[in-house]
Amino acid sequence: MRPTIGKVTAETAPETAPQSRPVDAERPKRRQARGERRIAQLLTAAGQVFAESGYAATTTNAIAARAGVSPGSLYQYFPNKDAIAAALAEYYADSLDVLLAPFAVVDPAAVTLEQALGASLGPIVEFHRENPACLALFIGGNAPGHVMDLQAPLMARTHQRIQALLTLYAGNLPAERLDLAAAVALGAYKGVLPLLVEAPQEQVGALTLEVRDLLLGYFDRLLAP
Amino acid sequence: MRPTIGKVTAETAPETAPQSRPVDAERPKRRQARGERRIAQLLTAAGQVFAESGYAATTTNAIAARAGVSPGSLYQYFPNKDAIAAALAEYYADSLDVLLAPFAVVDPAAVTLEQALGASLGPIVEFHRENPACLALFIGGNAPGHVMDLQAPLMARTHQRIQALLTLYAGNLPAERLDLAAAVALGAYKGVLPLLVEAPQEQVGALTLEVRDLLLGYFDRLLAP
DNA sequence: CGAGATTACGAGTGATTGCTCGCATTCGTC
DNA sequence: GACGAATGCGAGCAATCACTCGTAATCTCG
Repeated sequence: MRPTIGKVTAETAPETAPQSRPVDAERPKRRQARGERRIAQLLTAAGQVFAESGYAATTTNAIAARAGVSPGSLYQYFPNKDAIAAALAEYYADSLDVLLAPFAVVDPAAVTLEQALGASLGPIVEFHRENPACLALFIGGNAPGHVMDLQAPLMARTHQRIQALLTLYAGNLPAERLDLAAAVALGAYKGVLPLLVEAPQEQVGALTLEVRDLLLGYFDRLLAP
Repeated sequence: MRPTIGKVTAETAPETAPQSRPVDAERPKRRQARGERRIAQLLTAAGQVFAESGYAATTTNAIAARAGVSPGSLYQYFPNKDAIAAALAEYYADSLDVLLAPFAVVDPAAVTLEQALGASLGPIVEFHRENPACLALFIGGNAPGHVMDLQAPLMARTHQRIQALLTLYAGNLPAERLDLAAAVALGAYKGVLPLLVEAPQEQVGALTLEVRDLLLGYFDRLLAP
């Protein structure tokens, strides 16, 4: 169930004419179905090559070749190399934002931390295994500027959610401590992700449980020192 | 107490003539004291630039400029860009190997896990804060081939040491489980390191304690589920 | 000092690569 | 079928960068 990548810059509704400015900014540029398909091809190809070689080492020609397209065609849909990575990153950030949302809405009276973590971790791991370029762009630093513009807020939101979750279960601790704890938990989680992505399929379940235990063990220690 | 970087390829003792082969391989190439100093200058400069920009984005000219040296001089001491990173990586790998050694020789009867971790973590954190390029080269993937040749064995040894430590304290668990646990602990540790390196000085102590708790909490959970 | 080795320089070279441009083809619409 | 717009192509341009080379300064040692 690999997700179809597309809808890069969300320019639908070309009929609702927004002609207040004369020739000012860029017009929406009508696009045929073929073009949308090409964009999806290019983005999946880019994801593969980025995952294999990292951002810096992948050439735009390699992406075009992987997509079975000429370099010129690539530049019809993306203004430059950064924009390709940024389009991918936007998709990744949006997807992760959805997957990480459950953290914020947990009833500590009805659900234990163990249950909350166990339920959330699986889909996130699955997503990263299906989209290895997400790690390559977000975790393996030195991404282009526009990618960082998406990564930084995502990390900040994730941090906030972890801290909110911790506040629910350990509200008595000072906020400063919870802030530190959320940062440490997020760092550990990011450090373990490559393991989960590269592990053989049959180990993923056991590894996910270990990661859950890693976080739970830390949280336990926070609650009862 | 920033360590002086030098002694790249360990070619001392030029007088003990090893002339069994005629003109065969490369001769040791006598080097003046000035040259050794230049090498150290270049390596520290390289460390700074790598830490700022990552391996791929740093140019050899930038390293030379940072060291106050012409590009030509740089290439008198290093055959290519990879060799600079490799020389740094070798120094880092050797240093870390020493810092991580205590993990292997612990008496579980006399020392608790908490004490063992607490004693080891500090120096390691200090080292990474003094040498941020170590993270940039080893953790931020996509390093050149020769760097990976040094990083992979270092990681393997570290994994073994963690597993050995765990075996001392949790010998009853199956080896397969301990293998997984060591991998998870190592991943978490790597994930948290950037936090420790980038944190302001006054937070380092508290953060180090949190990291210790992270690992301890996980190990506690392994021992008493 | 003088000979040879080492160090230093920095403009230049060759290869790579992000990106463009002119033109051919296909699509949507009448 | 016809017309404009969108799509597609790939050789080639311009800039970057790892690396070289001829030459000059500096060191070592007799």
